[in-house]
Amino acid sequence: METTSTFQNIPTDKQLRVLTEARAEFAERGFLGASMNRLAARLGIAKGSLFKYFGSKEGLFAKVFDQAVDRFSEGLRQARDETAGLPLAPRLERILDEGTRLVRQHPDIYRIYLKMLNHEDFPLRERFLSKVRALSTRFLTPVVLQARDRGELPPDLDPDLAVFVLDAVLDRFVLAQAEPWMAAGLALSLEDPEAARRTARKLAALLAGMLRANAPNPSPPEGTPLGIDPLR
Amino acid sequence: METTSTFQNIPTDKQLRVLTEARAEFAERGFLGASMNRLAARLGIAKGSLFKYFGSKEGLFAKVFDQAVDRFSEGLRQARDETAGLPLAPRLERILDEGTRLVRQHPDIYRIYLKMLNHEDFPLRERFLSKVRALSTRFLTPVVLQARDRGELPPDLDPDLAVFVLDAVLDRFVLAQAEPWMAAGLALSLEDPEAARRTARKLAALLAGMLRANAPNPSPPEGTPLGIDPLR
Amino acid sequence: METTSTFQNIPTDKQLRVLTEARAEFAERGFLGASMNRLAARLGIAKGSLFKYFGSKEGLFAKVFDQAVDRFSEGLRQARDETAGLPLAPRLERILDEGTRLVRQHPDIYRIYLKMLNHEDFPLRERFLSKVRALSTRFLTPVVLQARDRGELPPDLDPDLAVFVLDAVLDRFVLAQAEPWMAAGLALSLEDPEAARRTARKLAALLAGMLRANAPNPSPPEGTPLGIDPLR
Amino acid sequence: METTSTFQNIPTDKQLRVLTEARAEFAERGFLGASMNRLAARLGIAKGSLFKYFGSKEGLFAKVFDQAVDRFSEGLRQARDETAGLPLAPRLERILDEGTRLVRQHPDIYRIYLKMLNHEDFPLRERFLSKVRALSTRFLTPVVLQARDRGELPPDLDPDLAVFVLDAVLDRFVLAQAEPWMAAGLALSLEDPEAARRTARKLAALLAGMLRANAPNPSPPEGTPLGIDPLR
DNA sequence: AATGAATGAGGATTCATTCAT
DNA sequence: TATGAATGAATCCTCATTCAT
Repeated sequence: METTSTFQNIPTDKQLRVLTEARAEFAERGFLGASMNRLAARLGIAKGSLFKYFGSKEGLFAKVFDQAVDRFSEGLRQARDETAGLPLAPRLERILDEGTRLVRQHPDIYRIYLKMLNHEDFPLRERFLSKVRALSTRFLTPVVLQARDRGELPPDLDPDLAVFVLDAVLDRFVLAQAEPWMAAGLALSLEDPEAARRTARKLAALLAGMLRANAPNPSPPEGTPLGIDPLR
Repeated sequence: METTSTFQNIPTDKQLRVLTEARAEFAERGFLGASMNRLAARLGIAKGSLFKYFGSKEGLFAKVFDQAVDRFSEGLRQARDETAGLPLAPRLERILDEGTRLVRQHPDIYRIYLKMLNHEDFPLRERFLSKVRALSTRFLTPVVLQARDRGELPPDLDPDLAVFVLDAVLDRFVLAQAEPWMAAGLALSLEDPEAARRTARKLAALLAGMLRANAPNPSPPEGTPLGIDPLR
Repeated sequence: METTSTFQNIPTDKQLRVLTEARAEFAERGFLGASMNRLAARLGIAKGSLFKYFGSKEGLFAKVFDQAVDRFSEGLRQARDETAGLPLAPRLERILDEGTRLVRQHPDIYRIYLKMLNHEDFPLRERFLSKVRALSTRFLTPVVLQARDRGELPPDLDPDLAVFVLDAVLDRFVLAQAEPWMAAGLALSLEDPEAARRTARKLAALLAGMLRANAPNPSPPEGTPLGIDPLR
Repeated sequence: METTSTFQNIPTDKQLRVLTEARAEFAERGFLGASMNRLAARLGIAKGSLFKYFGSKEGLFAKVFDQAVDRFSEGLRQARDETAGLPLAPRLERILDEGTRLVRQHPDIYRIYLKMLNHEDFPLRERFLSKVRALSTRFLTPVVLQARDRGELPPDLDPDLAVFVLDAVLDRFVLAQAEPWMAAGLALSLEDPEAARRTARKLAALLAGMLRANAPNPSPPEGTPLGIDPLR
């Protein structure tokens, strides 16, 4: 199931080609739809070699998926760290932009990530999902905590709740660019990066405002006139 | 592609069994992974009958999927309409609760939706997904507009943006119950309905607050002194 | 295998519809390609009825084929008998024209006749082929014999040989109109009846001349200049 | 559709066996009737291998058919070229004899041709049949033209008409040996080669005479007095 | 180490036919 | 008599995987 040393020993550029082509095959067809036969033909190498390298279809997918998660988490972590000192809104905006950039630069990787999410009968699922979870939780939690510590957010805000919301919206924002039918009425398309940036800006402001406004008492008195909203 | 009259003519309880078992097969394996052979065996009927009933694997899936969408949309629409007069927060809470109820009552249906969402390049993907999206958008848009008209939300709030965020969070909230690894740090599990209800309450308040707090100018001047923030 | 009395008892126009549609199905798809399921659907009657009427697919085909042969032989026999007193060339021309007319009027029938010819593993083959053979041999032999008796053809002409050649060319002439790729360089198309008639005229003259010229000594001395051909 | 290199790489005798057995399967059952499953069983190899070799049933058929056409056209071309200097009658006789020889030597090939001719609406029908027709036309046209140029035939003879007749009779002559019920009253059977040769001799003389006798004016005046016909 | 021929289970689908209603 | 639901064998074809070379 694991990548064998045989694969490590072949020339680096061939390794790269194999993984790139495999990623494309999985991205285009999904795990079940992908075919080792077709992949071997794409690559012009022997079918046997693929099994020598990765043991099985699953083994190959594992390798491809690991790489995909690594590449995405790296980009996002960098965006987070570069904005460590900024207020929440610009940070979120930068993170959304980075999501845009990643999905544009590595569309195959993102599609594989998506396919993986709900692939229930996959043997290595546990391992993969823990990776994904860690990515999203460990990545956003510091952003929220730092904002709270800096006084930008109410101290009684539940950080888990905030991370949950941010994660959901961030995920959907990226997804909506890869899958236009997800964009609902928003201007989000791979063809118009500028529109995506404007939407990211508005979204970041909205999210930051939401968290800042979060009140400890869940449901405020009805009819409170907006003008004298105590939160403003 | 369409359900034939043959299927309409068989006993209702047999119709039910066929659709239930088919839903389970698709939920467990996804579209590509599902097998008409296996399904026929599960049902103890001839393979040919399935094709008589539904024409093709796609035809069967279409039937199952349409039913699923109907069942979910019905529940959500009801939740929305029953709360037509209430303020935003309790409405959202009720909608989140309804999502919880639906995913618990029809886990297979939700699993099929998930499979479709990210998973496979099956033939009718586009048609089905746009159906789901339209459902969700048409469903949430009135909620936002009514809240705005009632003065609960700022008049310059972009409704599409608000719907986008609500949809993303609602989706994730339901997903997190079907897939506990998605819950991040939140208390959300199919085993503890009470916890889910508490989380729904907090989440609804957070979202309502977000929309209320939304400012017309997307990104406020960076230097906004936090000092005069009443929340401090 | 035989048409049952059940079929004889249904309304005549329904009988007609069933046989017409069946003929079309067999003509379009061939025996193996034809589908009883599809035919029943075309007719809008129950599958079971077809089997009640004809016992089996083969039984239905037998019925259709018998009808086809009857209709063709009837037309040709009539053409022959109407021209009983004429010289050979006009008789052949009239027969060729009748072939043209038949294949234009009943294209399905002709296509079925063709399909039947080489359908080796058909159980009723013997019976069918004897019908076809009888048709062609019994039909043309009198034409040749009468021409010989009337002194139009050399008395030592082998009638079987003459019938063989006439049958081959007549068959091909009709076939070439049903299947244009068979026409080689000749002007023969279903769209242009006049061209077919001209070709028939030339062909009839050629054939009549051939038979008239037939010499008892098979291979004439080489180089014999045509001008002093002893046969003229 | 094309034969893959996989097939080229297996031992020659296995290649031969596969093609021979495939030819027999198609000859016995026709294109639709032939079964890849049955063929694999006949050969004692895996089903998958056949598809590796030829891609599809059509691909296999194309290979078998191309081989068949090649083998037949080669023999006929040789017969034609060997008799380039001879008068028409002996040339035709030699060609008829070669037809006899080919159908005896490769009965399966001829049976496949027959199946294709009239039988089925299989996918590549048009392509294959036009190939066969072109072969036959291109093959006979030079024979006719050379005879005309050598003064053996009237210069105003329509070559297309002559080729049409020759082709029809040649075809039927060969067919009559493969399918005795087609022989009408002629002595033509696979069991008695000598009888076939005698018939070929008579037929060749008849055909040569036909062409020689062909008059420029298609239909001679009906009243032509038979009394001065030297043949009487 | 790499190859690629061989495998045979399994895929979706169509079919002629039967028989209870 | 007519129906049409049920059957399950057979169709072509693809697949991941193995293993002798």
